[in-house]
Amino acid sequence: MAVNAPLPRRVAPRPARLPAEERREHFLDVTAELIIREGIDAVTMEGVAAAAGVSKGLGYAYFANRNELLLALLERELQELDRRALAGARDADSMEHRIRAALTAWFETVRERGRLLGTLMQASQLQDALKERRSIWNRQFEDFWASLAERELGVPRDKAVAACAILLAGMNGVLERWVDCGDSRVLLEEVYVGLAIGGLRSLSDRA
Amino acid sequence: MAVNAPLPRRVAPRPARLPAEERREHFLDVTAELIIREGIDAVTMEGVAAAAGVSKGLGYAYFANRNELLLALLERELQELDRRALAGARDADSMEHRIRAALTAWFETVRERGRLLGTLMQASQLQDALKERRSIWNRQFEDFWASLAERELGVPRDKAVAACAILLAGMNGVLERWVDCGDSRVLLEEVYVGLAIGGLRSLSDRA
Amino acid sequence: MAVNAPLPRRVAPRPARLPAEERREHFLDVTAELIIREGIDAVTMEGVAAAAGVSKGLGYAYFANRNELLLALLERELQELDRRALAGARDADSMEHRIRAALTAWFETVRERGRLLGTLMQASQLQDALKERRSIWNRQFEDFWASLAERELGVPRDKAVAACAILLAGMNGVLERWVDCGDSRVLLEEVYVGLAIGGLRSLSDRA
Amino acid sequence: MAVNAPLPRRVAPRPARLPAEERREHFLDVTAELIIREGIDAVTMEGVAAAAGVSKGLGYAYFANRNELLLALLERELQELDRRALAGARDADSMEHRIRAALTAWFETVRERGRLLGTLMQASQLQDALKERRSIWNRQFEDFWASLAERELGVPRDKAVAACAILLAGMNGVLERWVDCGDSRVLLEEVYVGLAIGGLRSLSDRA
DNA sequence: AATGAATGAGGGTTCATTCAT
DNA sequence: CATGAATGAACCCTCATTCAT
Repeated sequence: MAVNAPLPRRVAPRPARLPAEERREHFLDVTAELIIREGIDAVTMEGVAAAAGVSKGLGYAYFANRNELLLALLERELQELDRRALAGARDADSMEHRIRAALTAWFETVRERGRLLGTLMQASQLQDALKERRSIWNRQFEDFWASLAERELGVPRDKAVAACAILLAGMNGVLERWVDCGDSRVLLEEVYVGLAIGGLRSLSDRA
Repeated sequence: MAVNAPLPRRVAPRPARLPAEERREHFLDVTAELIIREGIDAVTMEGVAAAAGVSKGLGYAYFANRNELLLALLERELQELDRRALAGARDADSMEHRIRAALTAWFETVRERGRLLGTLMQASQLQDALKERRSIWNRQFEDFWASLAERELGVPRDKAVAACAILLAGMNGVLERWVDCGDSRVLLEEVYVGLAIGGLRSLSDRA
Repeated sequence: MAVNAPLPRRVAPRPARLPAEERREHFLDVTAELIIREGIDAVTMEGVAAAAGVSKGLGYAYFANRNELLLALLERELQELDRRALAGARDADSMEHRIRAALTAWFETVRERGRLLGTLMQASQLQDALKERRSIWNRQFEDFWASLAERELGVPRDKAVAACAILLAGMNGVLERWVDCGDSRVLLEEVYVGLAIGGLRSLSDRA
Repeated sequence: MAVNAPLPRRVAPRPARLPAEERREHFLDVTAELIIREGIDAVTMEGVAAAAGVSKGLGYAYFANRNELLLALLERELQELDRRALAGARDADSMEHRIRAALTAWFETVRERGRLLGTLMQASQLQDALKERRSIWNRQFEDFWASLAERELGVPRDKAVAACAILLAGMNGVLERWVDCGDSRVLLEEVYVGLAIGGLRSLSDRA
């Protein structure tokens, strides 16, 4: 799948004058890298600048403050994840295949970015703007999948939304078993899809 | 259930000179309150002392540092949750009732403590001791429920463990829908139990 | 020599009610022990109390403050050193023997107490009272030995005083070579006495 | 001697925004001043910043912590002393003249810097890196002068080393008599040189 | 577009010292 | 004679942020 074209890792410092948009992207790359390698606490404006090979103050030319930087990164990563998940889901022809495709997109993202998104989504220190953005994405996610569940499996709307919220949160469990406990991806995919399909079916109105 | 007798919470500044054990509890109470109201980042030794109405240094007489404080709190809360959940699960006679009982204990805990436990269990940027404690609890949880799922529903061990991890993480979805979106507790309980039972059944070996 | 009767080391905690004088001495013992083992920074009122096996505040019943405690200890140790050195010097019959006797007393003291006295004499953090006490002792020392040098070797008073100050300070060099570099005591004694006698002689008026 | 060209000292608060190297030097100057006036315990990162007329945190841009600051200062002062002492000793043609030259360099240094070096070299409660640096310098000093004593006066190596250690430590006695008791520089020089030469001679193998 | 010196708030930690019991 | 809870000053250190160049 073209969906999974890997992003370049291990971002190199890029001093020298750069066009604005490029510099901005570079900052985001460096920040992502930093979060993946050392966690979100390592993201200090100075640390990012150093890793980017530029001077301390430059970050503020592109991001109003640290939160904006993290927010911009979250935005970019969420969009990328959406792009992949939707691309995968679009081509699938059944609920199960859609879930599987989304899961695949998500596994690939984690494989490339590690806990990046998970870390950003859970970060407590991020202020309201970020929490809200996160919320919105969650609601959209729930909405999208709930509609599918409703249409394809006959799960009543309200239940479907709640179930999707639970399954979305459940992804963290998958991540933990995968990354921390070394469970196999195949097993986890199997279980997650089984849980989702089996669970949603049992919530269905249909006979 | 006597299980749910609410704990007394007193977080207002207390008069000076408490016996050690009481002061320690008071610190934990204040910390819990702080987490609930302002999030885990608001937990600083200084902030806690201020909220407790005592001087900056006193906290160090009871907890070596912020991490020990959080660890002590996590410990206390987990024990309380375990106590309740196990008490409830003991009397139940089917998998569904067990899950329902545990869920009830957990709803009650959340009703009293709000996001406290959720916050503690999800927070990134905690130090190793805390993460480990959290991990241990997760593994125990998974182990306990996986055994049940295996015995009662015939889910193969490895799948059961992964499923429980997913369902455990899924609790955060419930929490979010309950607290942030105002979904009804009855609906959420219904959906969670349905998802769990239906999902686990579909992972079962039995016909 | 009775001069060298060893003091008991490794002071035991002594809780329980103690007569004032005994408790005071015990505090000094514990403080000395602490300095020897962990350096003067380890002497905190709390640390001393803990090592003495009593409660935090008790020290203040015997010493007005931390400085008084250290001052009292210095006093006691200086007196003990004087007692030994003078006892040895009194029986000697020549300048060389006197120096040797004093040196022996000093070596013995160091062997028992390690850097205790050296540490106390050099401690910078001790306020004026202590510095003055130290100064007085130094002046007395110089005076005593200068008189001897004057009488026995014919060194003019002013030169003798300066020379004794230099030789007194030089003891730190001996200590350092002994403790840090492992030079033999015999060698050091040899050299110190040679330096002192040879040096003083060359300052003498007598042909 | 050009050796003794006094270093410019400027410790008054400086206007903001210095080039890095200058600010660093300024910090060292201020620290030196502080040690001379109030002793080494007055050297806190905060205190130095205040005395330098800059903000609390700036020191950390130049020195990792208090110890690095003191280490850097010690380094600077030792190098300056070495430079002077060696320059003086190089031109001398006898042991006595060499000692006298080194002594002169040292007197000049003390005249300009007061107890600065003495304080740095004697202070207990310094951290390991500093103690080690001090030790190394002491060993080099002993080595250098012991070699001279061996070659020129025929003092056996081991004795020469010990004697030099004693004489080095003895410098503090000179310092004390000079600064605290007001002894004349001429007298002290006389006595020190006499003690050194006379003492070393008496340790010599030669007849 | 970029640098890098400087600020200052905020939080961590230790201890001498006080004092009610 | 003895306890031990509590205070508060003094340091330590990090970083987001500003701003002159």
